[in-house]
Amino acid sequence: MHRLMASLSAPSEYSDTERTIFDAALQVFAREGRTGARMQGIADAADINKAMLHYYFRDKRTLYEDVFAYTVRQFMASFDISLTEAPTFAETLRVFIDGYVDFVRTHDAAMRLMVQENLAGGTLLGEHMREATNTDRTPPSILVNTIEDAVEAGEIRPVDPHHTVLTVISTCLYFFVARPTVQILHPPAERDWDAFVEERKDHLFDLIYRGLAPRD
Amino acid sequence: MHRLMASLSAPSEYSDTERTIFDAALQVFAREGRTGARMQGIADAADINKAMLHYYFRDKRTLYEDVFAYTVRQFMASFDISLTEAPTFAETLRVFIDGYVDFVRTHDAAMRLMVQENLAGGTLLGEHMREATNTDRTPPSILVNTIEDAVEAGEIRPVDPHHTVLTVISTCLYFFVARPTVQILHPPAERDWDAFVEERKDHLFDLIYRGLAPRD
DNA sequence: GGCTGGTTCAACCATTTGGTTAAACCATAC
DNA sequence: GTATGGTTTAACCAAATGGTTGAACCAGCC
Repeated sequence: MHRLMASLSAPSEYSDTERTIFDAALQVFAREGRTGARMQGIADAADINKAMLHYYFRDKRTLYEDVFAYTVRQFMASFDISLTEAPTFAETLRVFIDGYVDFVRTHDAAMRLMVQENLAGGTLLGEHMREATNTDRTPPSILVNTIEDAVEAGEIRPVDPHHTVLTVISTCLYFFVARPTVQILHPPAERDWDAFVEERKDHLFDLIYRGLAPRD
Repeated sequence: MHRLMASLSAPSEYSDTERTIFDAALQVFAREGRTGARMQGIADAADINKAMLHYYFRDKRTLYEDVFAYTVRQFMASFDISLTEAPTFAETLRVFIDGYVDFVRTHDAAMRLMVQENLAGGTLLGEHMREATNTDRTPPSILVNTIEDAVEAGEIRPVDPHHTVLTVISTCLYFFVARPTVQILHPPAERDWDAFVEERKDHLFDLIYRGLAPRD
């Protein structure tokens, strides 16, 4: 179904050393931020000499942009990956929520990078988004289409598909962003985060699907 | 209704100079991040000498913590402020969504600080959250109670109030976090953001209220 | 063996950055 | 007027940080 399971992190055309550096950089950038990250810290995380970073990736900016560009590609692909056409819209939605939540859970560092870049104003986002997007039609739009189709088929009431997609993404994503706050305010999420995530999938599907149901 | 309209930024016990510094620091920290922000940049934004920063706020860490502590207090208070008991749960929800979205819109810098601190691991969050919280019962819990009451009164179906509150917060907040992405992927939001925000209030209320409605 | 090319390393450099200091400024009180 | 105490400034400092360099290392190849 999901092809050969793309690497969780570094692009495949990299050598071992490059891959090690790339993975370390992703983690450090995600944790410390674009400016907070130190080249020495990345070198330590990759267990190599600091000069090696500059040998394989010209400078900090280049390293960051390579990491970020790959992250954007991963994120765009996540929509494709999570969306499987199922017989009913209900099933399609359920599978998407499960898939997308799992994607975010297993790509924590990538998610943090994306959010950070958004908070920073999104200048880099624009460039790399277009690059990762204009090959085929932009990934989120296939989700929009799915909802449009469901509306036309009468499976759900008429709703703005863009807002609906944004709502689904928000609810699947934000609780990972605010995980520390959630865990402070809701002890069960602190005691067993994975169980909380599973609960959340159920809750989200119930709420959103009923919210979209036709009639009233 | 909302008391005397608390200042949008600096605490009231500050002198003019302190207030100027505080406001500048909030903006710069929110834009550049905790580590990305430069003391010189804050001084420039406040149009004062760099040494003044250290005169009024001991060092960068102190300045940041003062700004952040105030931000946490503001955010906790935002729940109280946005929540007005109305005759029906539908009205209460509508008013809360409107109020909370408006709060986030008008407190952009504060929102960014909160999200950044969450992404950074939330160590500081824990301390300041407790401080801003343990005086009276924690603000989000009054929202949880509101939902519990509505369930008991049969106004909405039985749902987990914690997940429901988290869902409301997510949908009201996340589109501000991801604003650059949203604007790239959805041109109308780029052309007229304020109109998009208003649309979103309607969409969110419709979706969530129907999602919570009893029966099926 | 010795040449060649990519790779690895320790030491080094220039700049940036957070933070200090000592003197100057300026209002108010005496 | 001048002494006092908070305020403001320019110059300065030490540490941290991104980035460089020249030599050493180490395959494979003639």
